[in-house]
Parts: sequence; C-alpha cells; structure tokens
Amino acid sequence: MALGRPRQFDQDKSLNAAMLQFWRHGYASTSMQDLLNCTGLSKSSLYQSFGNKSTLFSSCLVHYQDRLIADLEQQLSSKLSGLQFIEDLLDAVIAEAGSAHRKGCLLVNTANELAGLDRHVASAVDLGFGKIRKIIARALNKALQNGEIRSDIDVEPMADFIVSGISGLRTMVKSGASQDRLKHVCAILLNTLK
Amino acid sequence: MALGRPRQFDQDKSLNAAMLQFWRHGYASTSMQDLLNCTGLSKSSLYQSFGNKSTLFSSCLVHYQDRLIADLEQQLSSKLSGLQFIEDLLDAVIAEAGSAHRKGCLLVNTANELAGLDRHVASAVDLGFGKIRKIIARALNKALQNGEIRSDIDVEPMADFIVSGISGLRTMVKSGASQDRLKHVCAILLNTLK
DNA sequence: CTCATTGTGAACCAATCAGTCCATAATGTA
DNA sequence: TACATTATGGACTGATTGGTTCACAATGAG
Repeated sequence: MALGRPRQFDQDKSLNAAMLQFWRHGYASTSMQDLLNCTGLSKSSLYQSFGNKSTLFSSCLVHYQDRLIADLEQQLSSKLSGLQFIEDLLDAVIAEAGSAHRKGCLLVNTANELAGLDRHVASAVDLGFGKIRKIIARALNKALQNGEIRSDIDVEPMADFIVSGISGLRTMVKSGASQDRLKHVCAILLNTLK
Repeated sequence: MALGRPRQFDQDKSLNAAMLQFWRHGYASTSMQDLLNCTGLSKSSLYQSFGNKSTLFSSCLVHYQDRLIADLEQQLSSKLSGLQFIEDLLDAVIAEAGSAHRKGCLLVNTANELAGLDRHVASAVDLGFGKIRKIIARALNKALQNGEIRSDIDVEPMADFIVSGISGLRTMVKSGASQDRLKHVCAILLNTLK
C-alpha cells in the first residue's frame, strides 16, 4: 500500500515534541526554528507533515486534549472515590508549583494567550474545557452516589466552578505562589463540596 | 530648569497606548512597529523615553497595576458594603464576557504568558496580585464588621481564593464561556462567604 | 529494471524583527 | 547671539521571521 519513500521519523513523537515546545513557550514566542530543533525534522518534512505553524499548533492542541482526556478518564475509572479524583487533580496543580518548569496547562495557557484574539482557537479551547467539565461532572456524580459530598449540589455549575478554580490556581502557580498558599485556596475550594 | 528641546508628546498618554497594546495582544505578539503605531512616536523617541521593548513592558505593567489599585481603592472606600465591593468585582468580569474585546486582565494575561519563563516578570506580577489581595482582604474585613459574611472566615486565605477565583473566571471568559455559566460559577464563589 | 510516488535537505525568499546612529530641530541659559 | 542640551525623524543594521522551491533520495508496483 505505502507508496513512495517512507517517512524517516515518528510522526507522533514529532507532534509530542512540538506540543511540548508550545506548552512551554506559548504560540507567539516559539519560532519555526524552535520547532525544527525540538522535533529534529527538516523544514520541508515539517511543512509537508504538519502544514504551517498555526495548523501545527492546532494539531498540538488537539493532541494535548486527547492525551489529557484519556489520562483523566483512566484515572477516574480507576478510583472508587469521585471526591478523591478531584482532590488528586488539585494536588497535581499544587505539586507543579514546586517544580522548576511551570508549564501549566496548555489549554489554560492558550485560552489566555490566543483565545481572545482567534475564534478558531477559542472554540477549540472551549471544546477541550467542555470535555474536562464532563469528566469532572462524572466524578461529582460518583461522589454524590457515594455520599462523599453535599447531596444538594448542582453538578453542572459545580463542574464549571472546579474547572474555573483549577484555571485560577494555575495562574497563581505561574506567578510564583507558594504551595502553602495554594493549599489554603484548595481547602476553601473543596469546602464548597462538603 | 528644563534644558534642551521639549518633548513633543505626552509621556503618560504614550504609556497608556503602549499598555493597551500589550494588554490586547500580549508581549510576544506586539512588535515595536505596533508600539510605534499606537503611540505615534518615532523610533528614537520611544527608545529614548522608554528604553527597549522589555523595559517598556515592565513600565506598562507597573502603570497598569497603579491604575488598577487606585481604581479599586477608590471603589472600596466609596462603598459601605465590603461584600458588595466583591460582588461588583465579579460582575465586572461577567460583563466583559459580553463585549467584543475581551482583553481580560493584564496581570492574569502576563502571569500566564511570561511569568513561567521570566523571574522578573513573575515577581512583578506577584507584587501586583499581592496588592489586590490586600484590598480584597480589607473588603472582607469590612464585610466581617458589617456581619455580611460568615464570622468564621479566615481573611488571608479567602482573599487568595477570591483572586484565584477571578483569574479562573477570566480564562473562562477568554475561552468564550456564556454569561449564564459565569453567573453560576460566581454564585458558588460567593456562597463560600455566606 | 523502470517509473510513479512520496520524503528530505539545502538553498532561497521577501518581510519583519529589535535596535542603533546621526544629522537636524528646538529649547533654556549665558 | 552663541552654546550646551535634549528631542526627533529617517536611514540603516544584521538577524530572524514564516514560508517556498527544487533537486535528489528512497521506496513499492508493474
């Protein structure tokens, strides 16, 4: 079936590398040269495989979403407690505050950098947030069934509140807030559930 | 006293124009040419008055902070209710979701775009957030004195929580969330106070 | 082996990037 | 009026920007 010269690189690895670059430095301040360096591809290969910078970025955004969603779904289904799932989500954000490379979340970064200017990007980000919201809603429902949280909680708005809360935490992390302060904020956040 | 040829432009107006440009488009994707266009200055004037791009940005960030803090302080002192002050803060964020130009908050934008990469920027942003936190803490104390909110609230962490909450709302706005959804999130946020 | 097809590296492009330099303009002071 | 000082516009820089083009390499099919 495969006709012509075979590709000499792993498309998925290249996409991962590009995604990481955008994740770390944002869209505007990563150059094509950066992308060539981190993927190791030649210019023609990169353009032929992924199109131009903006389409490559879109692909990275989708790739990031897919990875994230798959990871979250796996985590949720592996846990009996819906509340624990949400607590672990917050703990992961706090944990990043201690690390040197505070990349944050590509969706949050992109929302703040580009979504206000580019409609396509905005809807792509909104789609991603929507999927996360659904997973958190599932976690809340599970927690409700287990009696882990207040029974009068309205799931949809609360899922929105948690996604928004995580976004807020992420910008706190970026600006260098201490883990101690983050923990206090998380405690208040979780208290809305109890 | 003033020696030499007098400046032919209003330094403050130029700084405002530059600030607006950075506010709308972020640091990386505004060029010096953009800054020349929006200020109307010649290149040599801009460099002589404001230094290079990064120092100009820092000046804009400080200018933004000062304006914001002054505005918030004036609003707080003009209101009898500390709770109302906070509610109005959230309403302002919701209101922006309806407008075409969703600039967001320069501090939040900068935290997400640059603070993860540049330490100077990170500390400047953290300083700004700190000042806002203090004002919100004052509002919370006023609300406590008036009996408008729960008496067992720990002011400092709660102020952090509110700043974080507003940041989260702002990224929701950027990604195109409806005002209806934002209102629900705000309701949960405010409910932590009652 | 031949050929159609696809991948790759290097050369190349105009445009834009941030930033410098300098001759000239406009002021207060002496 | 002469001069020191500051402001300004425009020309200029080398580097980098995103993107194209094309000769050549490597494969499978016939």
